[in-house]
Amino acid sequence: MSQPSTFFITTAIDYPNSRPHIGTAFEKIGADVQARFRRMEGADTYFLMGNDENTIKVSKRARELGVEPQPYVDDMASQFKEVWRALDISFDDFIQTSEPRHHAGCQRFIQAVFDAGDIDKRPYKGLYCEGCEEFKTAKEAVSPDGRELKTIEEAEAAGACCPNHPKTPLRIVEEENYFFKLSSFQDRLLAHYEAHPEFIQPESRRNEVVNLVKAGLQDVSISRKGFSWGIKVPFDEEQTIYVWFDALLNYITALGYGSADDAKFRRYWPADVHVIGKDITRFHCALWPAMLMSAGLPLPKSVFAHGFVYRKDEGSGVLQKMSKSIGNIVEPMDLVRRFNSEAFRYYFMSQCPFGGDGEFSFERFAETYNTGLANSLGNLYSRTITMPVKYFGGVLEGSSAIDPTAWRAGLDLPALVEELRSLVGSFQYAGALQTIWLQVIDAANRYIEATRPFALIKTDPAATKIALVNLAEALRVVSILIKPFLPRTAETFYAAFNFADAQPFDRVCFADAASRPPGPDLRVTAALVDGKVAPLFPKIDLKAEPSS
RNA sequence: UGCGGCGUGGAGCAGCGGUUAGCUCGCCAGGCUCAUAACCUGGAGGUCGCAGGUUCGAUUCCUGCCGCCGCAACCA
Repeated sequence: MSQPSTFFITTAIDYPNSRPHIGTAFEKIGADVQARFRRMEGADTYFLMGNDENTIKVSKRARELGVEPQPYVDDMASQFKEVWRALDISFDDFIQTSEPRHHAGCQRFIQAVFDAGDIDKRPYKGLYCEGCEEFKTAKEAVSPDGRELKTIEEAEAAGACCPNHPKTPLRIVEEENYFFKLSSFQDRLLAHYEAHPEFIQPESRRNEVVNLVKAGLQDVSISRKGFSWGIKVPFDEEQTIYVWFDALLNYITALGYGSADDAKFRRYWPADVHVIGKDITRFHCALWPAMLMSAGLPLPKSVFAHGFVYRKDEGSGVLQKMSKSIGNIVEPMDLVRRFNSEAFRYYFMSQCPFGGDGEFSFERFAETYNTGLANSLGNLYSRTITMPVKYFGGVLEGSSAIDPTAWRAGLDLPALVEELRSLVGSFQYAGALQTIWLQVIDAANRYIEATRPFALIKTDPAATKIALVNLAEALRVVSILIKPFLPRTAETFYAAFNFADAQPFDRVCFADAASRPPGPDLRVTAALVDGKVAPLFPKIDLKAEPSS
C-alpha cells in the first residue's frame, strides 16, 4: 500500500481585538468542510488555524483593558477556540503568533530573505499621529473640511488629523525601516500565475491579482521602530517585524519551520490550499509567494478567497457589511445557543456560495432551517425509523439479501457521487448540498409516496420490508454524503441503524455511498421515545422566540 | 478617477451559443397520513437591466448606456 497523500489546509489567522463574528466563522466552516472531506477521501490531512497577535492594535487593546498583551491574547485565543469547537471545526493545530515557535521561525525566515539580498534599509515616509504614536494611512486621516484624502502629502497639507486625536495634526515623518523588495518579483509571480492557473481561486480573484501585479508592485515596509510587542528583527534589535511579513509566516512556523523538529514542515509543506477572505487576496497571492521565492521555499498549491457575509436587516431589507459601528454584528455563539451548530453550518454552506458573497438574516436562517433541515432531512429521518419499528419491531430480518437500489431507480448514484466529490473538492458547497437534497433526499421522500409502505403493510409485509430496507439504505447514503457538512447529523443517521456492523462510521468515504458493503441484517438502533425518534430539528418559530 | 463585480418570475440564487430558461422559498389547487400540520402531484407567475452589434441562432459573446455594489496596500 502506498503512502496516503497529504492535504495541508489553512485558514487566515484572525486579529484578536474582538470576538469572532459569523463572517469569520463562514471561513472556518468552509475550510472545515474541506478538511473533513479530504480526511474521508483518505488524505493525511492537517488543518491549521490561529490568531494574529503581533499587532499594535492588539497591544493597545490590552492596555485599554489594563492587562499585559500576553495574558490578553491567550484569553482571546481560548475564546476563539471555544467558538470554533462549538462549531465542530476540526482543526489539528491552532497557532498564536506570540508563541516562541512562531518567533523563532519568523526570525529564521527573515534572516534567510535578508541573506538572499531581498531586504534593505531605507527611509519610510508616513503620516504620523503623535497622539496615537503610530503611522496612519491617508484613508484614515480626517480632513477638517471633510474632503477625501488620497495621498499623505495632501493630508498633511490639509491639516488632517486621525479620528482619535482631532486636535493634533498629522505630520509626515520619516524613519529608517526595512523593506522587502517585492517589486523585483513581478515577472516571477506572473510566470507562476501563468504556469499554475489553479493557484488563485476562484477565477475572478485570479484576474484581479494578475491585473494588480501587472500594474506593478511596490516594495513593502516590513519593520517598525520602537515597539516592544512583536518579533525583533534578528539583524537589528531596534526593529520589530511588521504585520503581514510576520502573519503569513504562521503557515510554516506552525509546522516547525526553522526549528529542530521540522518533521511536519517536511511532511505537509507546501500547503494544498490557504482559505482566506477576498480582502487579503493580494497578500497571499503576491507578497506571500514572493517571500517564499526569496527564501527558496516551495509555494502553496492554491489560495482560495471566499466571499463575505453581509447582514440583511429584517426590517428594512438593507444589506450591510457587519461592523461594530453599525452594531449589526451577529456572533456565532448566539446562533449555536439558540439553535445548534449543525443549523449554523447548514445555513452558511447551503445559502452562501463559498467563492461569492452571501447574506444573513434571522428570517432566512429560520426559513432555510425549517425547509431544509426540519421538513426535508429531519422528517425523512423520522419516517424512515418509525415504520420499521412500528411494523417489524425494529428488526428487518433477511434484509442483507435484499437489493436496496429500488429507491434510487432512475438515479445514477455512482455518477452523482463522482459529481459531488468534484463539487466539494472545488469548494462548491452550495451546489453540492443542493444536489444532495434534490437528487437524494427528495428521491427518498418520493420513494415513500410511490411504495406507500404504511398502506402496503396491510396486504404485503414482504414487499413492505423491501421498501423499508431501501429507505434505510437511502438514510445511509445521505449520512455519508452530508458528513463533511453536518458531522453530527451524519453520525446520528448512521447510528440509527446498525450500519456500523458492516463498516465503521469513521472509515466511510464518499465512494461508499454508491455501494452498500455486505453486513448483517438491519435493525433500528436509534434512541426511541414511545416507539418514535425525537425530532432532530424541531421547527423554528421566530415569532415565538423571546428576542433577536 | 482607475480596476472589478452584479442586474434572470414576489424573495434568494443556477444557467452561460442552440430542444418548451432551471432550483429553493412564497402563492393557488389537488392527493396522502408513516412522519416534525411534515410528504407527494399539478398550476399561476419571467420580452433573462436598456440599446445596438457578431451569428443560421444570444439570457449566454462584443460595444455603449442606466442602476446597484465592491476594491484601490495592511478591513474575514
